[in-house]
Amino acid sequence: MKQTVELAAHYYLDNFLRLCRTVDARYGDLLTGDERAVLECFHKLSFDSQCLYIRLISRTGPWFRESKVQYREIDSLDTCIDELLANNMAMLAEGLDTEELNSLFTRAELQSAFAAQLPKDKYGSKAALIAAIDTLDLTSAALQKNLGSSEPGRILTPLHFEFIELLQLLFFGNRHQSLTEFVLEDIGITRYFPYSLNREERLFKNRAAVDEYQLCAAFADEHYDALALEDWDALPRLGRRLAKLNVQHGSSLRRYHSLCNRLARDLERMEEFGVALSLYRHSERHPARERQVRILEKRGDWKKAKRLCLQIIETPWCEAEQEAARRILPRVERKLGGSATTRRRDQFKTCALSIPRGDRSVERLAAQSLSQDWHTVHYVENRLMNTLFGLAFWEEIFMPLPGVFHHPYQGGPADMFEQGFRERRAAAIEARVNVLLNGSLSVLLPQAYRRYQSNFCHWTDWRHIDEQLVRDSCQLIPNAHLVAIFERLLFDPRENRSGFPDLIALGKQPGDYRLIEVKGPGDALQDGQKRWLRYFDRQGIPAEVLWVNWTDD
DNA sequence: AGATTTGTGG
DNA sequence: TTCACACGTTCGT
DNA sequence: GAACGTGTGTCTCCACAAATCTGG
Ligand SMILES: [Mn+2]
Ligand SMILES: [Mn+2]
Repeated sequence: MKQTVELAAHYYLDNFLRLCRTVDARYGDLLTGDERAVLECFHKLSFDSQCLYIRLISRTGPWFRESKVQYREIDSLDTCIDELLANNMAMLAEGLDTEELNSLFTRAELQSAFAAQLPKDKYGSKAALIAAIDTLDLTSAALQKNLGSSEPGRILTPLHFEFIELLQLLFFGNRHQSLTEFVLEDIGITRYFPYSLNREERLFKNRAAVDEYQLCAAFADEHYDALALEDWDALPRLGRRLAKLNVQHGSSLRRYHSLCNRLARDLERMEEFGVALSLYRHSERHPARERQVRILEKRGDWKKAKRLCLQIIETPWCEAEQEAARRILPRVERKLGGSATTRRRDQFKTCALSIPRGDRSVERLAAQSLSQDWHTVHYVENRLMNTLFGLAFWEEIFMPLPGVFHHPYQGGPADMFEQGFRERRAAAIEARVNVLLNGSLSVLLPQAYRRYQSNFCHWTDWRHIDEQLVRDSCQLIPNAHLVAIFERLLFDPRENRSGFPDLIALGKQPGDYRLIEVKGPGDALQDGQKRWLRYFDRQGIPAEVLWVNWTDD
């Protein structure tokens, strides 16, 4: 992409200093004495050394070769490294293990460094060469010494990496955003809606909340690493430790519950049902209770399974959960000697289509075939309705309620997908729904499209949904239908943002449209798709399932 | 040698 | 370092 | 039909270079 904005040569340091100022103002009181000392030490460094430190911190290390560290804006690298070392902001390597060798040196360098011990041209890949070096069983000092001729400079790592991570965590409130957000916005790659920040309410109430978040994050990393290494034995142990945690701060509960669910699911596959159950019991996030029922059923614990089913049906966390319980309950009751209950089957409007196989997806082939009967057919899945929803409720989504906007780089409020999103904005949403019902969506939504275009929002997809499609959809879909769809999205934004049909077919007159879910041979409706189809049925929204088979079979 | 993956920086 | 979807297999009714 | 596992495209950017892999 062509560069349109000129950034200062040390833009990254400016960004980091901005982050520091913000965090210090908001959370300065939560930092420990040691952490404040590191910050102070950093600020006392020379300008160029500060630049170097931030450059290193933002690259993938942890180790760096001096010869691979070169920046136009940093004059005397040698002096800067000395300064970092002297101030305990970096340290030199004293020996390297084979894995570190792997990421520091090229295959060719390693080959020639170990030419004396290992035959040349014998290893088909770098991984094989590394494995061979590992079997030499050299000390880490010896390993580093061997590479001395490949690297004339020093090998160093920046220190206090965890503290820098802490600063970013305090700024963003999560681990997946970082300093790159700043530059992406600065050069115009991403744009965020200028909602007003309400910094009265802090995400982390106290230091304990921060520590708890980081503890959960460490567990998540352990889980991830164990899966990557296929270290199955580690999972039950990890599960038992995780179940002992007493997580209580709102800022980490959601992540804790998700982690419990993910790990417990893995433990189920290993038939570690006891640990899995205890993790699910700690989780307040779907599908924790559903999974508990399934484990109880698998164990033949019919009575407990039935009791939990009834509890779910009575007070469900979401529709999917209630549906699962209704599906399982008759099975369990039959085992308990109960009566056979018949469940009514879904009767969706269906349609069949025979077309030849092609080089594109079944959805695109079906769309092409249908375009003979319709003015236009679009393959949109969730994108269209989600975009329309975002446009319709933009101002309500970005309402500056306390504690929902922590920094300027959010695509929606913190509680967007939490229970109570609608309740907390009840009056505003109510008023907006009335405006939409009584106004013309085909005017309002294209207007909104132009006004908010390219601002990042969890709902809108500016790339795939253009203004014309928004206009056409709103002209052909009756207001009442769209508002009915919006109501359901408002009811449970998390659960209902998916499951929309693949295609929308548009005619030429208002009301002349259809939502079409394409199903190829062997495919079946998913639960979320069924829920939307049932709702469309109740609301009189035209939708159908198109079963495709290949003519050449 | 060409294709693919990874790291980097703005 | 996910999420939503399609696709393939197995099992029980 | 129900439940489960797995593969795929896509992640809030894109250009460029270096390193590595691949297959002949
Ligand atoms: Mn689909
Ligand atoms: Mn489909």
